[in-house]
Amino acid sequence: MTRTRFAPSPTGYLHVGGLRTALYNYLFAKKHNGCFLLRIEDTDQKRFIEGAREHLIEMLRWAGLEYDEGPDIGGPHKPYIQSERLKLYQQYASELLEKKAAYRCFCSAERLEDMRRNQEANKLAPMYDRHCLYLSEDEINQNLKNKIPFVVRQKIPSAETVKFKDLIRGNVSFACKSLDDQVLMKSDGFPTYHLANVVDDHLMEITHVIRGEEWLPSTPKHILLYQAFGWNLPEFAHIPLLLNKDRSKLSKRQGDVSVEEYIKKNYSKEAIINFIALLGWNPGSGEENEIFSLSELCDAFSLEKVHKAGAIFDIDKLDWFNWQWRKKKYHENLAETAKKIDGTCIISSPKKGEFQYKFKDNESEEVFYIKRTDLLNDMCGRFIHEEYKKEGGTYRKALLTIEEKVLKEPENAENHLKFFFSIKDYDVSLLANEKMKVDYAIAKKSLIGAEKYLKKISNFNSVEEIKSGLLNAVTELSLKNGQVFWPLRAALTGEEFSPGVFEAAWVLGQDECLIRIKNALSKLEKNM
RNA sequence: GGGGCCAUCGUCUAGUGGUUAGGACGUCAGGUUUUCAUCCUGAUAACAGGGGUUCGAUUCCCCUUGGCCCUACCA
Repeated sequence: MTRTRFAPSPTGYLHVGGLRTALYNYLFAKKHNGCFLLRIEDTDQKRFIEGAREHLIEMLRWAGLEYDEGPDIGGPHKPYIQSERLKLYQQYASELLEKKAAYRCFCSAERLEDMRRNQEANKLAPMYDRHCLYLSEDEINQNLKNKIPFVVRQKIPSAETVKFKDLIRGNVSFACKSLDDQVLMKSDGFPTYHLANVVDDHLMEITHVIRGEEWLPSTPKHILLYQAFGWNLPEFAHIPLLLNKDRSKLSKRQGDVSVEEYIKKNYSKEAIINFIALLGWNPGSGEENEIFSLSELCDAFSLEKVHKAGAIFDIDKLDWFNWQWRKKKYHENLAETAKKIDGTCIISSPKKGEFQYKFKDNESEEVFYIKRTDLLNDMCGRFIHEEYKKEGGTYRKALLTIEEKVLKEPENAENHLKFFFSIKDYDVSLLANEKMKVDYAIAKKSLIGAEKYLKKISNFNSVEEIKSGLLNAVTELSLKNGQVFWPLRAALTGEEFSPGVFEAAWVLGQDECLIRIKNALSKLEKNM
């Protein structure tokens, strides 16, 4: 039975690198019909943070990485929180002491500091000098009697090499003489990572230890511990690190590292999971498709395909994944909505107007379009649609009734519609656009032409009428569509990205449109 | 200083003792009888360097260089 674990220390936030480690453990366990468990490694009292454990659990749940055993759900090896297992570690530390695989060290912090300073000055590797290994029985007893605080150190056997096979890196070996006598039990009675981790992995019957590469150098120490206890070794797999743009270990300094930050920024769990899964791993098919759901990842995952080199966390690609998943979900939403109204959802051909959707109601043959702009936030699109479907509904009414709702929605929903409520003091350069071939002169000409036609429109409740009026303006001015619509849309919304110009005009109403155009023209005046 | 790990386009990566070294993101250039993000088409760009082994090496070996990790009574 395959058993893996995610063993984070509660630091107050879940690092995206940690999430990926959890994901790989989860995928590997699920792939082999095994168990995935969560264990909290809170052996550092100094770093206790209120609520950190709950937060960690919340994040894992959010990501959909359900564990089979863990602190809040229990299991056959509970408790799953190390601070509640202290007796166990003390017991195993005594066993090591008895077996002479460990020894008490009474050295003070000052002595250790001096020792290291000397070693550094002499260009030696900073390592414990084994001062307390050679203490006599009497000296030890005397120290214990005098209540001198001590730690328990691992006794690394000399003149040996530790060799092991890492599932990702192959054969790895370390000379024992390069290994320090690691502290196993701190003077406060808490174990260090090394002891607690080995003891728990054994007791919890972990078969595969999948963890970050930063643990590779301490793996020989862990193996020595397993051997001292006479326990079977688990398999080890050290996965590559996530890196900043400059190739240093992914850190807070250079952008967001906590999963919570990405949630706040509206990244979906599907996008994040998909993205980090492919950072250091891929199915090896060489295909175009890179979109995988969690269950698809479970099927495809294998440790052999994990890369050895670290991977840069590239936000651009995350954005792309986020978009792909939003689109996918939106399509599903539409299909569902269509079913509800007893109709069908037709997504037009990719060649032209990819994101123009038609809802065909079987009864009335009513057809309407959801603009690609609405895709920018599916919540918004859905609200508008629902309101529109109500009897006597109009787009404008729909927008008005959702005002309150929308403002409570995530950031980009608000961004998308805020132009309606007020226009910001945009820079005049927004009215021009090089790619659209619009300079200030053309912008002015277009706005005057558009103004003229908008005044003429009698029924401003019809988006069709606004549209045909503006198209007439384009013809009369003998400009390209974009040359008229870009400055007009900019003038009406004050935004670089916004809903389409006809919808914007429609929603704003005739009077407001004319006011905003006047405002834009005066901005242009000042600049010519 | 010591130990370890690693090295294919700018980024994530596929791949092989003989390939036009493939895909994705990005970037750039076009396209779209409703403008911007979207979409389509195309372009761009890589085997770190030096030695071997070999008929032949990006692939196997060694060295160099570079990057990273560890070197705490943190994990």
